[in-house]
Parts: sequence; C-alpha cells; structure tokens
Amino acid sequence: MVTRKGTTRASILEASVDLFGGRGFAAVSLDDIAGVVGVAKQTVLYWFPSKDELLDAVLEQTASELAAVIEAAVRAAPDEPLARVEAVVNAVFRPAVRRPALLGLVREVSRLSPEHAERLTMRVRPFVRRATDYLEQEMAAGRLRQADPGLVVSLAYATVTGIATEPTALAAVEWQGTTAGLRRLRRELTEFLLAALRP
Amino acid sequence: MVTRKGTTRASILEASVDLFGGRGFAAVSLDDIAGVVGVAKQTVLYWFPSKDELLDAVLEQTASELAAVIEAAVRAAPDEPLARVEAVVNAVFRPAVRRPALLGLVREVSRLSPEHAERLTMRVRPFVRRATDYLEQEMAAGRLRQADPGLVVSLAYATVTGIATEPTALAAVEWQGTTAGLRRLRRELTEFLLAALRP
DNA sequence: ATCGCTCTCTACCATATGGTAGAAAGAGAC
DNA sequence: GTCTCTTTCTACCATATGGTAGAGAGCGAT
Repeated sequence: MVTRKGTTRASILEASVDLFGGRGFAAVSLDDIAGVVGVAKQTVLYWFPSKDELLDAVLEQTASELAAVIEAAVRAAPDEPLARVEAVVNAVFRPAVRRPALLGLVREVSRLSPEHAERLTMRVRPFVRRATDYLEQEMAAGRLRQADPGLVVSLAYATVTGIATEPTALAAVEWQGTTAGLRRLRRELTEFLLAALRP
Repeated sequence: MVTRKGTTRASILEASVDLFGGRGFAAVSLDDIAGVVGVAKQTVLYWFPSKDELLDAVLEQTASELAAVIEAAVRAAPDEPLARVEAVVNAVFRPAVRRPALLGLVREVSRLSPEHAERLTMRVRPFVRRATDYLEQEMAAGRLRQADPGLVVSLAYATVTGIATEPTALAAVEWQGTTAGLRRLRRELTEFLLAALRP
C-alpha cells in the first residue's frame, strides 16, 4: 500500500482517542479501532505492538495536546488569576465539546492499571505544581479566596471534566446541546468557577 | 444449599456495584463477580438472567440508596439553601469516600447503552426537577447567586462526583487519604460549592 | 418415602478477542 | 530485473466470556 509515512499511525491514534475516551478502554476491541480506521486489525498491531502500548501512546498524545492548549491559553492571558482561569476554561471548553472523548480519556485513567495512572500522573505533575504554586501566591496576595491550592486545582478540574464528560447529567436537567445551549453552558461554567475562586 | 432467601442475591448486587463502579461495566466479567461473592458463575446467572439485567438491578439499587441518603439529608437540614447544600454534600461525602464505586457507577452511566442511560435519567428526573425548582426559587429570593438553576445543579453534581471518583486527580496534587486529609477535602469541597453558590 | 420447590453446581458451547506467523504488494536502489 | 525495506493483509491460535442444559442437594408438605 502507498500512504504517506505516519498517516495510518496517526489515524489509528485519533480513532483510539475517540473510542477509548468514549466507551472506555476495556469496551473497545482492536477490531473496533481497525474498523473505524478502515484497515485490518493486524495493521493496528503492526504500528502498536499491543493494545497496552497503543493505550500508552494515546495517553501520551492526549496529554501533550491538552498541555499545549492550556499552555498557550495561560501565556496569552493577562497576568491576573481570574482572567487566567477564564482563559483556561475557554481554551479547554472548545476542544472538550467538539471531542468529548478527549476529557473522557483523561477520566478513564483512574480505571486503568496503576502503572498507567502513575505514569500519567508523573507526566502531568510539573504542570499541576506550577498551577498550585501560582494559586498559592495569588491567594496570599488576596486576589483569590483563601483555600488549599492543591485541592482547589483538583476541584476545578473535577468540575470542568465532569461537566464536559457527562452528557447524562446535562440531559437530566433537560439541557439542549444547541449553539445557544453551548454558549450558556460555557458562561455558567465560567461564572461558577470564578464565583468559587473569587476572594 | 441452605441460605436465607435473598442473601446470595444481595451479595451479588453488592459486589457488582463495587466492580462495575470501580473498573467499568465492560471490564468486569461474570466470573469476576462470582469470584468475589464466592459462588459459581451460574449462580450469578440464576439470580440475574443476563449481565445486562444485572446491570439494571445494580443501577436501580444504587439510585435508590443515593436518593434515600440525599432525601434524608435535605429533610433534616434547616430550610436555608446554603445549609441544605452543605447537608447534601456531607451526606454524600461519607458513603462516596467509603465506597468510591458508588459514584463511580453513576458516572459509568454515560458509557452505557442509551437505553440504560435513558432509563436512569427518567428515574432521577423528578429529584432533579425538585432541586432545580428549589434553587430557582431561592435565587429569585436573593439567597443564592443568580444563575441557570439546571446548569448549577449539573455543575455541583460534576464537582462532587468528579472529586469523589478521581483519586488520580487528587494524587496529582499529592493529596493524602488520611483521616485529616479527608476532613480537609470535605471542608474544601463544601467551601468551594458554597462560594460558587453564594449570592 | 417421595414429590415438588428453591438454589447451586458441573459440563458445555458459540463467539469474540488479543496476539503470532508469514505471505503479498508496492517502491526505491542498484 | 532483482534485492530489500516498509507496510498491509490473510490465516490461525489460545483464551476468555456470556450464556444454555441439565443434574444434584437441601428441605418442607403430603
């Protein structure tokens, strides 16, 4: 077959993010992935020697993508904590809504083997550390509500990923996924977080 | 065999909540469940004719339990919205921490078949409706921050279940699951939500 | 005793799944 | 042309899984 090098591999990764993040790692078979990509299962196993290593690659890529998006948002935002929070929310909200599986995959981590979870935790820790340090400093300066910075990071994370990955919760309050609905959801999410963080 | 009627059935349900909620429905086999309970797989299939119907029963029971806990907490709390929110958080926090799988199972719903999700949504909707109506009324009275009541319910739900079901997120901020750590987590969670809801 | 009912088990089965072995097919180097 | 390298495929395999069939064990009623 003639394809540009890496194309197949990239397609497999992309499909895997969607499937793993959407249905959960265990619920997805290599045949499912191959079917979406349009190749034979063996082609998947050619690029990734086992389902487990495919998962590794998928996690690594997702972490990189999200980290890049967040980095860019923080860099572009003014140096004011509430504005930065808002910038991060806006930056994450768009890809999260477009591809719910992205954050779904992040959530899936807690169900995976301790090794996978550990690896990703280590991968993300420097970013988290920087975030908590920043919050701590801004809390001390009185620009954010006094609280445990680490737990506040976790809580904000839980709110954002939770709302983005649980259509069921939104369906229960009869929320509509229209453009207007999305705009309102983003505004409410931002307001919710800002209210929780304001001094 | 001689056992009190319902004992085996109840044990199967209990083990299934933990396993489905902890690892995800697809990642759990009937043999896994039978192994935990200490019976043969066929015994599981005697009480629940298929894995799918077992899931139904597990969801139904979990929903009932949680609903009862929340009902009782709301009833016991004074008629003041912030106090009620705090009461619900406290009521849910204890079982959620003791058995992370409980809320993990609730979260699992979004990965299940639309039929299961739909059924549970309908089951829960009256409670949700009452909650949003209550919030709306209290917002109008100025005792809560003005916002979309439905989305606020979803956001609060996302925060609580998110933080309770993602040990990974807490591990990333180096949180310790000691008694003191748990107390601090509960306090921070409560403060976070109250801050987000206060007028 | 034995019939009937409830509950649990052993024995199997069809299918799906992750993974191995190796063939084929294209394309560039010589 | 042919050799070699890369990429994809067909053919299989061992195992795990959800589920069926039916036997056996305990126990109360007659």
